[in-house]
Parts: sequence; structure tokens; C-alpha cells
Amino acid sequence: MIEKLLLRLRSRDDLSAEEERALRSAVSELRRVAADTSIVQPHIDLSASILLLKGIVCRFKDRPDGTRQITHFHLPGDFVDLHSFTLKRLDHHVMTLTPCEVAVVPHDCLHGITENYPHLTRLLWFMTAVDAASHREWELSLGSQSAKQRVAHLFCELFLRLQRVGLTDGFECPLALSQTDIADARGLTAVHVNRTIKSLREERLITFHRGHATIHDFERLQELAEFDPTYLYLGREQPNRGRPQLKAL
Amino acid sequence: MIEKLLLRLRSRDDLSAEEERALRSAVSELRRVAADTSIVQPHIDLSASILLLKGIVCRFKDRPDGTRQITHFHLPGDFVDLHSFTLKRLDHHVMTLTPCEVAVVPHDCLHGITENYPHLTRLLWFMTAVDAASHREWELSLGSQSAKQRVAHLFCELFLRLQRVGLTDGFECPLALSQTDIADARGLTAVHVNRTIKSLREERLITFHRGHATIHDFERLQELAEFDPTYLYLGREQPNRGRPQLKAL
DNA sequence: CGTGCTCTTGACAGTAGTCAAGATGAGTGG
DNA sequence: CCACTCATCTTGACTACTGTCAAGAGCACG
Repeated sequence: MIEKLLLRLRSRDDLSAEEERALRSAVSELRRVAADTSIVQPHIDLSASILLLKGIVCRFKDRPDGTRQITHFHLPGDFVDLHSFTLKRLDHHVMTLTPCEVAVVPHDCLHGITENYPHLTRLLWFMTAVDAASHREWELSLGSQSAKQRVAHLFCELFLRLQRVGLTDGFECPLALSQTDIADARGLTAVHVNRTIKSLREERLITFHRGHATIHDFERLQELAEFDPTYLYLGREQPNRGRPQLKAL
Repeated sequence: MIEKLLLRLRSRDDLSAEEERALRSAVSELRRVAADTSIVQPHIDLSASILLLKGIVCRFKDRPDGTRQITHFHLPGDFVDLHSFTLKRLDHHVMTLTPCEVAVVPHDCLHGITENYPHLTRLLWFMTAVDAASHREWELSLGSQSAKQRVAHLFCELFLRLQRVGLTDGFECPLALSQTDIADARGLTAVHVNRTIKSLREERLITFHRGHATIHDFERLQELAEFDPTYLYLGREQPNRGRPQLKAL
């Protein structure tokens, strides 16, 4: 049920049986939600956070002219608005892009975890820090990459994140996003995303068709996108990669 | 010394005397750092976080072609790399843009806080969540605003954040950024930032000259930038702003 | 009083946006 | 089983915002 979340937490650090129990018992409810349904509105007091079990969810910010900027895509195992536990109100919307299954975790339960399970608290804090790292990487992409690089970068990220939770099959994966979704996330128009994907296909890098993506050459795609997965914090920290330890500031 | 940080934390929630003591004693060292000096490198194990007392610091990510994307500016009172406590290694650089004073807070002390002060832990977690909110807002700006809006937006943000820690004088504030810094943060070229600032000056919105900014018409600037300060989480939460309470998911 | 940043301005180029029309395909109902 | 409808995708022609390249001005610093 919350196995994909546990998978993600354990890929960072060990979880005790008691911590696992605390997490499991924090789920108050399961819900199915239709596609294109808003699940969190901005500026409203929240009393629970949402854990995504199945489907794709996005966070987005509205603009006065009616357009939107998607700031993050969430995949199964993501604690979609864990940050609402400390923020209490969000500055953005959260909405499903496909039919979804979610678990509801009341803030009271998270409060209890912070009171009694400091190690688990640090792990959850870590999860929100990784979210922030993702936002930074998107800032990099939006601020300094070409359209082709931005789109390629997104496919690299989503592929690895899907792989992490066991949702890929070789270099293929289900990915029920529209070209408009990609445009809204990458700061491009749907028309230009279409041209860009066509060009990536012609270069035999990816195929993206009817909610299904195939990566034909991950290495070249990664190179084109200048993609470095460090920011995803996959796997455990290893002892310092051989770089000289900086005199700790 | 760490008064500006306390000011920021207290503007969110009360701090007990004991919590204040815990924070004060977490500072192991004070440092002066020259301008344009790297204080945190990516991919390296970190054992302390940096609190900014004076000056301006930026976070940035490198690109293979040597350009950089600034993802955040830090002002006095900011806990610059508090997120390194949970991440252990960063995916980006941190560097001073002006001469700075910083306080060093060992991760061991932060660990102690998470073990013994859950309320203070939640407040610190909140601070990193606000950082993430800022990243989201920058994604919005980078992804969907015109050059003029992006620059105006940055001035709105920095002005309010400086005001919060008492560093403004009416609508004037010291702001020792170069146009190149602004360009690297806003995904523009320095040449275009220059033209943009000229245009903002001609419209009598702002003057920016020799490290000093003056906002001539904050309201119109805000309107132009589509700037909504919600994401800065200034001040305490108030009971729900009169909007209808959503049936809690 | 040079030296070297940063800022400023101009001319030109190119990436991505806009507008418009048509194609494709999933879902619906007769 | 076959229209019909509506989303999404696709392509073309044109536009424009922002980048590139280049030269010169202003100012801080030694």
C-alpha cells in the first residue's frame, strides 16, 4: 500500500519496524481520484498531507492570464504535499493528471511522528529537501536550456524516477502526460513541444506516443540534456566519491 | 548575532527561552568571508550548515559551458544551507556575492535539536519549506514571464525580504548585485537585463545603481510582475482569510 | 593616471511564440 | 458497426522577444 514510499525511504536509510509501523498507522484513509481533479487548493488551511500511490499528479501555479506553470510532477511513492505539514497553507495547486489512488495522512499524525520519532522525522525532512533540489534543477533547465534540452531533461528525470519505484520495463515506461502538460512544465508552448518531440524522435532518442515513452538511447539523451541525476538523491550516500574533503567550513 | 534568524523564526511562531538557548549554543564559530568566495561546493560531505549574518550569498548550479544558473539569493537571517543537514551533500554551489559574515552550525548540533526539540525542529523544517516555495516561484517566473516581469519580480521579492529583516529605509535598500548576477538568476543575458532595467527606470518603477535600489512605485511594480508575496510566508498564519474551508481531503 | 570591471548602446540573428488549418484517434450513441 | 464529437496532435507561415557580437563609456582601485 505505502510500499513505494517505504522503498524510497529505505533507499536512503534503514527504517526500524517501529518507524514503519508509525508510518503505516499514519494513513487515515485511501481514496481514488479521477483524472484532472484538483486535490489541494492554495491559500487554504490544510490538515492532512497526500501520499500518491498510483497515477500522476502535478503541482502548478496559476497566472493571471489563465496559463499555468507546472512546478513538479509526482509519481507513485511521492509524498505530494508533505511540505504542507509545516507550511499549513500552500502557494500552489495540486491536481491529478491521470486517475489516481492516494493515501491521506493527517497532520496530527505527522506531528506525533516529529514528537516521537526524530530519525523518521529527519527522513521525511530529507524527502522535502529532495523535492526542493528538484525545483532547483528545474530552475536551471527553465533558465538556461534550449527547448530541446528542457524536454530531454524532463524525460531523463521521469524515466529514472519511474525506474526507482519499479514502473519501467527496460527503457519503456507508461507516461500519461499530454504535450500540453509538458509545455506547461517546461515553459514552452504545446506547438513547440510537439516540434521538439518530433525532432527528438527523428534523432532516435525517444518515442513518446499515447501515454507511453520509450528511451532509445539514454546516454545520448542524457548528454544532450546535460542531465546529472545527483539532484534526485537516488540511493544511499557513499563515502565521498574520492573528491578531496573540504576543510569543513 | 543570530538575532535576524530569531526574528524570522518568531515571525512564524513563538520560541521558548530554552529553544532560543539551544539555537544560540548551536553556533560553533563566526566567520568573515570575502566577496566572490565559494563557501559550499557540491558533491562533498558536509558536517555543518551556514547561517548568513551579513551580506548577500547565492546558490548556483554550473553548466558544462561555464555559465551558471543562480537558483536563490540569500539575505541576512537566512539559514543558507540548512537543507544540507538532511541531504549531507549538495547538488549546487554556495558563494558570497559581497563581503559576508556567517555563523557555522555543526550538523551534530542540529541533530541534537531534532532529538530534543521537536517544535524547534518543525520551525527549521518550515524554513526549508519556504526556501522550496521560493524555488517554485522562480520556476514560475523563469518558465512563463517576460524579461521585464522577471526582473521586476526579483526586485519585489528582494525588497520585501530585506524589509522583513530591517534592511530597508522606506523604499530604498542596499542591494549589491551586479546586472550579471541578476541575469544569471533570471535566465537572461546581462545585456538584456541592462535594457530591461533601463526600461523599468524610464517607467519610473525602480532605480538600480551602484548597489543601491529604489522602488518608486511598489504597487505598479508588483502589478507588472504579477507578484503575490504569499510564497514568502511572511508573518504568522491567520485564521483562513475568509475563504471557504475546503472539506479536508 | 592607467587597468579592468561593469554598464550602456547599436545592429543583426535566431529560437520559440502566435495564429490557423487540418489530421488522428478515443469515446459515445444510434 | 458506424457515424459523430472533441481532445490532442501535427504542420506551415509569419512574428517578435531575447541573444549575440561589438564597441565605447563610466568608475573603482591600485
